[in-house]
Amino acid sequence: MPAVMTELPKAYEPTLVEEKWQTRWISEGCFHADPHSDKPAYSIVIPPPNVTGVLHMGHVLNNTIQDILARRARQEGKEVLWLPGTDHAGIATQARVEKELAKENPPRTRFDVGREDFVNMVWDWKEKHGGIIINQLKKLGCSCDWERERFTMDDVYAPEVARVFTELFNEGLIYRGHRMVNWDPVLLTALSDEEVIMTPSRSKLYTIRYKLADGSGQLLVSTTRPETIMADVAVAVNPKDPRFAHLIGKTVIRPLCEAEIPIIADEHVEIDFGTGALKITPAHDRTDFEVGMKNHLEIIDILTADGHINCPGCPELHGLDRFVARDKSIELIEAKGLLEKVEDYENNVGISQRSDVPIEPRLSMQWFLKYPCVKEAAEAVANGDIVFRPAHWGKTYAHWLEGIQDWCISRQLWWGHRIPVWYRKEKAAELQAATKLDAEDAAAGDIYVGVNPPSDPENWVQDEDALDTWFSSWLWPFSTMDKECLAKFYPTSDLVTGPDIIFFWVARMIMAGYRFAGGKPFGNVFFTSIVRDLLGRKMSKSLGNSPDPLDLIAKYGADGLRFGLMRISPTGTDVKFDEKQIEEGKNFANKLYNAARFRMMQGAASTEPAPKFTAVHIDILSKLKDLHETVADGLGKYEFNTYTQALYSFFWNEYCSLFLEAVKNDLRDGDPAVKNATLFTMDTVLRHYLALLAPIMPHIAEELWASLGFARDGQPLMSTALPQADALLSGLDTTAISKARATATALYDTANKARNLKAEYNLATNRKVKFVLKPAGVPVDADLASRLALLAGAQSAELNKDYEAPKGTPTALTPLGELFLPLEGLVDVEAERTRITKELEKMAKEISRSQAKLGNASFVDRAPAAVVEQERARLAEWETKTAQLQAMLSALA
RNA sequence: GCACGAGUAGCUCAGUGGUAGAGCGGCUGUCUUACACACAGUUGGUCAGGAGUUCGAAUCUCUUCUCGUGUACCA
Repeated sequence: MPAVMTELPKAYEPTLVEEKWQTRWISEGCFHADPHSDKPAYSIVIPPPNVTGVLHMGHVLNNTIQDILARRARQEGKEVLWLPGTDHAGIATQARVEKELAKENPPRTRFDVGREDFVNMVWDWKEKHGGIIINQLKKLGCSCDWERERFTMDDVYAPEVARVFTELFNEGLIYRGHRMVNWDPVLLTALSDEEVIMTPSRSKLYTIRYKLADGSGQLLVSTTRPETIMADVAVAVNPKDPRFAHLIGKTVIRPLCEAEIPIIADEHVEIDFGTGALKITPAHDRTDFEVGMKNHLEIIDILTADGHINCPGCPELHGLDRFVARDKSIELIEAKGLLEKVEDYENNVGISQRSDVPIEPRLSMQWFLKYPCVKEAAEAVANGDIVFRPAHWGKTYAHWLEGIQDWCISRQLWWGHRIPVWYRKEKAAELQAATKLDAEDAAAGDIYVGVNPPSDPENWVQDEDALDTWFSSWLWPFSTMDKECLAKFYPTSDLVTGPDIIFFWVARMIMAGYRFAGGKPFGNVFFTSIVRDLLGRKMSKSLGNSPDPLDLIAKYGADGLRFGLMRISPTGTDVKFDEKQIEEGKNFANKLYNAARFRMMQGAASTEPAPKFTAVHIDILSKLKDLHETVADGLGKYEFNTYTQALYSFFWNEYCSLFLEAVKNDLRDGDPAVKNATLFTMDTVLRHYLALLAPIMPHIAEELWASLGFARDGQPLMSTALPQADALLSGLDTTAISKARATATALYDTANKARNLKAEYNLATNRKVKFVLKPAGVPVDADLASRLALLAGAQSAELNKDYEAPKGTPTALTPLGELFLPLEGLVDVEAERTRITKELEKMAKEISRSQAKLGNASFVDRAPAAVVEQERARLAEWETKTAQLQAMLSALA
């Protein structure tokens, strides 16, 4: 027994192996992209994770896919750039540091610290803790060019953002305006429409009596927001509503903070909804604002920025939180006898994606962008210049572009790209109060917009706001690259990301690409599934259903995690994450390791004597050739689970369960020429297979590649080209190959039937029985017969064309002929009779089904001949089997 | 409301007109000298329901139901 065998542990231990290769790949520069290379380019930019982020399952899925694509492209001889980096994530990062401040004793806010110092604190935090996710990606094995790691606020990137802002401003696409925006009363900033999630909520619909000022009656008005009544400036009814026509022009008494307000007519009011009368509160509702503008109504704002009531005219409510005030206002109204009724009601409430609280529609001064290149962006996807996978996301994308609204890009934050706009000091107050500012106003020289501050900064004040994080991310595919890189690698080849950021990021990058980089930013977009728990819920920290990928890596290895996840990752629908599946990934790695270990125990292959290949050798090599094709095809179509499944079933089923089991005896004794063929075949399969596997399980593939001695001149598998499938079986014609495959298939099928026979008679797997085969059909030689015995766990499979079986000998019809299992009289006659009877019933059923089908004239006439032929063959088989069973039954009697 | 997905074995998923599949789980055996993270056998399905097209439907059409996602909104 060779020494290696005792040295190698029986189970694969991924941890050390994975670390070793990660270090080596990086130190040898395997991931580094050379923009001067002659090779064709392949590039991906990573969706930059938040700098505050920690790795979650979504990242694992996403980055595993990118790594597969990148590694495969390298094997195919491409120069690969996978560009990594992180996003400054304005709100999340600022909130993170503010949380630290709040924990201090005494607690502080960012306002206590001051803008400049606070921003420095965030930078410090970023330097200290910001790289976590990058290290986690390295642990997953991601083959990013780490020398090119970028950050959306680094020295090169930041000026690009300002440059883009300036350009768009000068073009008139960016303007500052006093408008209704989504206001987050906790984070104290405006948000874009995309950052607001409309959520069905259980609330109450209050119906309130508004008395007519002339005392002639009352008007019933329903609302879900009684706390804003003090800001009502009118009550509106539909002009076509006959019930209220006579009231238009009259006035009602506002029930809180009492005042006379008019009854107006506006078509916006639905006649059928509620009472048909709607309170108009322009300061606190988007559509009310529009109605107010149309009708020249006053705007009364009674909410503070942080969502408290600001209405000294109503001292009972003044200063209360908006939700406390809601209940309180109803109490007050009820006390006045003005409450008609309260109903349970379900409506949609806009929730801030970041702080998880209801947003407030709020009138404020913000910066907006009219999107550039909308038409180009829409056409690129519509005409297939950019390919979306799955394709149906194209519809969602197109729909969003059709109804696109101006993008609110200013945030009341300190962490981020500060808006590169300065106001002349003496005019600052006046300019800030203007209802609209744009390129035309800049012409007067009171506004300065530019990448660098004005040359006389003492005469200017800079805008206080920062830009939406996505206003920098949308430049990611090109602002991360220098000139050389752009020339070689832009546009990028693939983008892999979640569909949840199709508007936030993907759509905007496409527009930015056309506007600023001269063309599309990528050729393909692959939208991954969303990883959910087994109950179908999104993974989230609060639910505690989100496993830590690092724990999973520690438990199952990065390769196991990658493989397990890809194996259950369907295309186009969500993945339900099951840790059991990751365990399968680990088990598979163990299987690979042991198969390689088995090979290592056998010593080197030799060419003396010349290898003698049998059907099973040719069969597996031919299947290996097919695997090359399936892999290329699957990856070409971005069908990652096809790729993974093909790898899995080839190795476990075809190579281990069938081939290895059929050739084990070759390695022990017997014909040295056959032994050489077997060793050669094992080496060939392993060498090709490891290369095909490397994109998804890079560490173990690399490790086994090295320990099996496949590395030439110490070259890692990483920097080795994909072995050519054409070289396999090049000396054989297709007839010989298909003949060998048919023989091998017949052998394996026969082995199955032999094992079934044993199992039926309750003979243990390892019971060394003797089979007798009466050859027919596929030719059988002694070599094949001995492989059959080996596979069936038998002592022998005797070939005897004149065999006369004793009565009642169990038999099976196999592709190699009739197979007998002589039992030496150990059979239980009664049990055997029952078994055969059952079997006969099954046959009868099949036969009648088949006969009915063949008796159907339209089937025989109209179905393809091959199908009919197949059905006839089946029927013949059933009939033969029935005859045999009947013979056996009568033999028993 | 509209749009788009999905519904196949106990679980996770393949399967785009020709006898319903895999892995896991369950149950039986087996520590057979690569692997018990394994091996062998076996048990599981009116393919969500209904109608239609077809010689033939998980697959194509229509419809209903359930779940998910996006989007628009009426207080």
